[in-house]
Amino acid sequence: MNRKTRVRFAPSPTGPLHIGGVRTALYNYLYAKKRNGDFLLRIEDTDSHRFVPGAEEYILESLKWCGIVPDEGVGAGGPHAPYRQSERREIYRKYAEQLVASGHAYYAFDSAESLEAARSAAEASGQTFIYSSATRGAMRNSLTLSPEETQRLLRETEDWTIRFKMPVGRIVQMDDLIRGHVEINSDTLDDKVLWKRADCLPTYHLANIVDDHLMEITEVIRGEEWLPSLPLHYLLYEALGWQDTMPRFAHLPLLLKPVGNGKLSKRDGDKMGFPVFPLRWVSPEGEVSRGYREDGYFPEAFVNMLALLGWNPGTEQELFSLEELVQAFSLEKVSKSGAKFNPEKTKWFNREYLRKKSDAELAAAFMPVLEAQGVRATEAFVTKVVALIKERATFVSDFWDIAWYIFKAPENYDPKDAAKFWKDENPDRVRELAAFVQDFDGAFERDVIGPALEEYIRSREWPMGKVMNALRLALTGSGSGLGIADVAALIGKDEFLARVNRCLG
RNA sequence: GGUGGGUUCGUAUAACGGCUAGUACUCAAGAUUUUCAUUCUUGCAAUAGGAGUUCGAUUCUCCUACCCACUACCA
Repeated sequence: MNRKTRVRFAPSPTGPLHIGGVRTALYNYLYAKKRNGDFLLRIEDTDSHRFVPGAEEYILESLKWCGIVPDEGVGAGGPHAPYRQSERREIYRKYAEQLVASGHAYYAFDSAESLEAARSAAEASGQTFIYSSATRGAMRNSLTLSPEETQRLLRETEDWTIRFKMPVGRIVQMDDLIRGHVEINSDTLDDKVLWKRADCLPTYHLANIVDDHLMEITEVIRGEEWLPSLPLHYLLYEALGWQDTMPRFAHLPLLLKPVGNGKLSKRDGDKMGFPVFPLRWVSPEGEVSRGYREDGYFPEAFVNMLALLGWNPGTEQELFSLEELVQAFSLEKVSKSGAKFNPEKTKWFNREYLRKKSDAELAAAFMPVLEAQGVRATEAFVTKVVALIKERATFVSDFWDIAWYIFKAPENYDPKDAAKFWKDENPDRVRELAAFVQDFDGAFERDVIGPALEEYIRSREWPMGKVMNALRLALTGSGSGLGIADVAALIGKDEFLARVNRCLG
């Protein structure tokens, strides 16, 4: 039977979506679209204590910014609604009870204190306590208590749980789309809590299996941190009798910090000056984290960068639109090892995308910046400026620093450059050049005034570089920047003369 | 500690068991340019270590080392 491809991204609304999460969503999306399947968004809010207000909206907005649009799920609706796990409470309880009835799970009444005690006791003798076939016989649960006592506790207390009864001595055989065959002895696994009476919610493990089954998910593509719980999930599908339609699994490599070891964290970004979140985030406590969007990255560049972190197309192509990524993507090309995040390469991507944008589009983005600087300029003029500076920039926000002197006269002159160029006969030469320009009656255009200036300098046998730089200093306040012909054409004859005279005077 | 996963230039990665281990970013040098930037050219730089299988190993097997994840009534 050939099922329609259906994958999901299932984040937990415990804070802003990290770029690792965005990549997971992206790979799911690419996989689904490549196979003409569905991409669903499910919110896994089964931990009432870690819920963070605004996180869900943040997730939705982030995906939207990236162009990763869910076909179904929170924000999109669909035939399997609701897609928020906190709204699916009744569904999970039924399956949890079913597992107890079939002998695959049991009730556990151990208090947090007794579990803590068991852990520290084990620790004292250099061991680690795990709630498993080896220890469950010594704990308070429906396996050790009389049926009457169990029933009484079920009725009269409210902090019990349902735990999975991990089978003894099973070698669980698993297949991962990225890692291949993996096997593990069930004796090393613990009896995970599946359902919590205290808040009438399942834990991740149960909710995940039940929803993936009900929502007819065909492939589960998630982070590598889930690989250790894969055997539990296999066993859960089996216990529920769903092994025939069990999804296939793919565990993605982790995103690592740029230097040193370990998982990429928000601290790394703060420390090294790059965002680890797609969008700016202000926590409920008021703590601000920067985002790629607000830092001036184009979503296409951000997505392109993320796609190539842990996956490669098998060709040397590096620039991909989302549509091209869909066509090129395959899980076979996803690497197994963690990828260290590289902020420099991200900038390179943005530079490439900035160059690909039309001058008009970039000019439109630059207009508000000019306005904020108190500059009045027509969009047509700004478009001409942008055409000259876009290959010198990484972000639109670089434009002002690169070309501010096109829009307003310099108020002071770089001392170092002045010392270097504004000396000897140069001021006199510039004065002579000003007189020449004053009398110049050709068009004040780049290809007219530029060659005219050069020709004059050559005819006087002055050193080209020195004189041009002295002129540049007068015009822009600095010894480096755009070509003099471009500057002259852009600011016009009057402004040209005004600036030079001001510098001379 | 236990279990699982991983390991190619600084980084991301390529190389059905077979050329001199390729590409991109970064960095350096040179060329071009009136400066800067761009562009172009060149360069630096890697198979963690050790056994084994093989005519031949980056690739397969084992051991060691290191890294990561998991080991919650968190996801």
